[in-house]
Amino acid sequence: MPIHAVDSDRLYRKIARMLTDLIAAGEFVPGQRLPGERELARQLGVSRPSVREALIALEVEEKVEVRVGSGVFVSHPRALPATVLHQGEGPFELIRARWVVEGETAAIAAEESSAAECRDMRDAIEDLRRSQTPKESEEADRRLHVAIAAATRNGPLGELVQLLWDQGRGALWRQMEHHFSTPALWAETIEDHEAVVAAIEAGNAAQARKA
Amino acid sequence: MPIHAVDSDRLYRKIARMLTDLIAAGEFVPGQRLPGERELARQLGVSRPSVREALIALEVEEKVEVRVGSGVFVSHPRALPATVLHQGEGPFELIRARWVVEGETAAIAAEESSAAECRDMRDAIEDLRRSQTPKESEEADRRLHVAIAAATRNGPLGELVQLLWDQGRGALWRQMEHHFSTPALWAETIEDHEAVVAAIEAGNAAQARKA
DNA sequence: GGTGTCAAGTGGTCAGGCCAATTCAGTGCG
DNA sequence: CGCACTGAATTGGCCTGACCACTTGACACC
Repeated sequence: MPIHAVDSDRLYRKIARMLTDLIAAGEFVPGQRLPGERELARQLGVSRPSVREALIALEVEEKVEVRVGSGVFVSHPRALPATVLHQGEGPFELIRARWVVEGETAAIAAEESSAAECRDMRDAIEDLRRSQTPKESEEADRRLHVAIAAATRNGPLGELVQLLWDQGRGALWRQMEHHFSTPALWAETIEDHEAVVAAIEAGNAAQARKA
Repeated sequence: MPIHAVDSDRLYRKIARMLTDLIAAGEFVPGQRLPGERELARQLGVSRPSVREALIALEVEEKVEVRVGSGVFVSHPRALPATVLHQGEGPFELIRARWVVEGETAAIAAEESSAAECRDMRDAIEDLRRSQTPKESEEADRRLHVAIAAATRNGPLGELVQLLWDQGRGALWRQMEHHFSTPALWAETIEDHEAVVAAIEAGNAAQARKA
């Protein structure tokens, strides 16, 4: 005789679920701005703090993006969960792991890639070079790596690269980025990326792995 | 890309980060109760709503558990999710992905492994050879791969191998296993595994990768 | 036409309050 | 003595109302 599943769910969860349903149903599309916190609170008959809590929950789940002074927007869906692996003893192990996987990925890509896929890589590099804000360059960088992974024609492998890419991004990582983001290093990074793409285009697997 | 001087991080993120750091540092152990919302707000010099938002963020990340009327408690860390990657076009892509990652893993293990870790691998192989039921051999096989990954001294890489190992296991996979599990093939598999371990023990990275 | 300015709108944060659930010490009963 | 009950203290859940900082876009100005 199970006690009636009372309404023990907290309010913010209900609101969050309703909003995710609305998004999933296409009521709000990615990139669209949804009603303001005050308006949502009014429509749902709840207080603004509750709406805020729901939005924060959705933000943590990367389902929406909150821009101060502007509004909250539906994020563009990202296939994989943001955080899965533990952080180990700092970001270095993660970097090493990425190095291993992406080296091999580049080698396979060199053998499998088509012209269209190489064009995607080139586009990403162009965007990377043109990027002005950290957000832009990060996005372009990610696109490059995903493009390379896509060229392997191996779904799981591509997702793996995305997964590793989206890991870190923690406090230590940000801090490191601060220290290491000098113009010279950035230029070098872009050079390296270009070398990889060039090797892939040439079909030189060994070279691609090394780069 | 210089400009991020300003401190645009929202308050709840700072609080959440501080709490996760405290938990990671062992200041709070799993199962332990944290100070109440009011107390936290007082100690941190912020308002209670901000603390609440931080706690909700942590709750969504499953780092803490909130029990009404009782308090908020540090969660017991959860295992890796069982299923993350999509299956692609059948198990073959997955196998290829594993092949890539584990080859490189074995190579690193060859350079890094200690005697104790080699002993773990040997034990796993022994169990594998002695195993009678499919369940036993699967378990031993998994232990072998995890032991190899552990020898890389790279936390994320080890978790990656486990993640890939625990993927498939779907209907197609089982069916394949049926077709391919002849005594001869099994013996060959064990031989291969032994060759890998032997190469790792010998510190021969190239040989380990190939095997 | 380009540019600086300002007001409206939006999220961020705070203070203080009341309610409901939980806990536990204290009490009364068997 | 042991057990169930009770009620106050504590804790999280939710609300109201307010003020601040930022973004944006219209509008006057050069």
